[in-house]
Amino acid sequence: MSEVQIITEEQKKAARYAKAMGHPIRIYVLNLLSKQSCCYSGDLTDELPVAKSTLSQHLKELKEAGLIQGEIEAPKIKYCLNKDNWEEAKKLLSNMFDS
Amino acid sequence: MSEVQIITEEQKKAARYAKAMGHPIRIYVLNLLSKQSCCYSGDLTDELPVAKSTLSQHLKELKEAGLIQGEIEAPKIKYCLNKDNWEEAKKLLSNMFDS
DNA sequence: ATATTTGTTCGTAAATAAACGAACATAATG
DNA sequence: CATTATGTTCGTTTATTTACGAACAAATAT
Repeated sequence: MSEVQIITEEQKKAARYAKAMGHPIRIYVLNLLSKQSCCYSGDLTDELPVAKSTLSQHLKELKEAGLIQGEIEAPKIKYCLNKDNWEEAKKLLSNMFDS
Repeated sequence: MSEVQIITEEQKKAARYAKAMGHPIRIYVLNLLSKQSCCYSGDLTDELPVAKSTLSQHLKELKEAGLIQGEIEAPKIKYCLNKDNWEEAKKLLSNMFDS
């Protein structure tokens, strides 16, 4: 049962986060949330040139990657960063670049 | 001809780099190159559990994203980071995380 | 009770990504 | 010149991503 792990779990995680960040709209959202603590997806729908269903999918991906979290504030949904995972992503991706 | 640019060029670039980093194999390669200045793709083929054609495609993607560059050292090919773009990626992605 | 607001989910289509082996190219070696 | 070593490209298959509108769900407002 001994498996030589060439690619580490950390590298897989880093790739997972990077992948979630690999679209302009998702970068935009993360960028916003890193500056302003939270936002409503309705605001994003107004600003961004995509259908609300498309935006919803992008937000879902960010959620599934663990980078953001949504909180119901009926009838709206308030989104903010998932701080723990955001920190982890920062650490993992920053590590890529130093040295 | 005036276009309101919601998503900036910088955000597009950041997404482009992140996307290129969005696969474990590509993270592995970048990780290696950030530590050891260069490598030969043959070495990677030996280490990594993918067909050489698959690896070749991943390297091509990293090249097309501008993150690495290859130099012929016949009959091998030596790969290293594209330092300028690597710095740019570092800057753009780091910016995401600070503040 | 109906209508409105706000998002998600579904169904679909088109594009891109991921992987493999076979075939090909190129240059060094025998 | 034939062989070997090293990678890329091609053709193919399968899976994932991206995008849209329509339909649906849930809660608030009229």
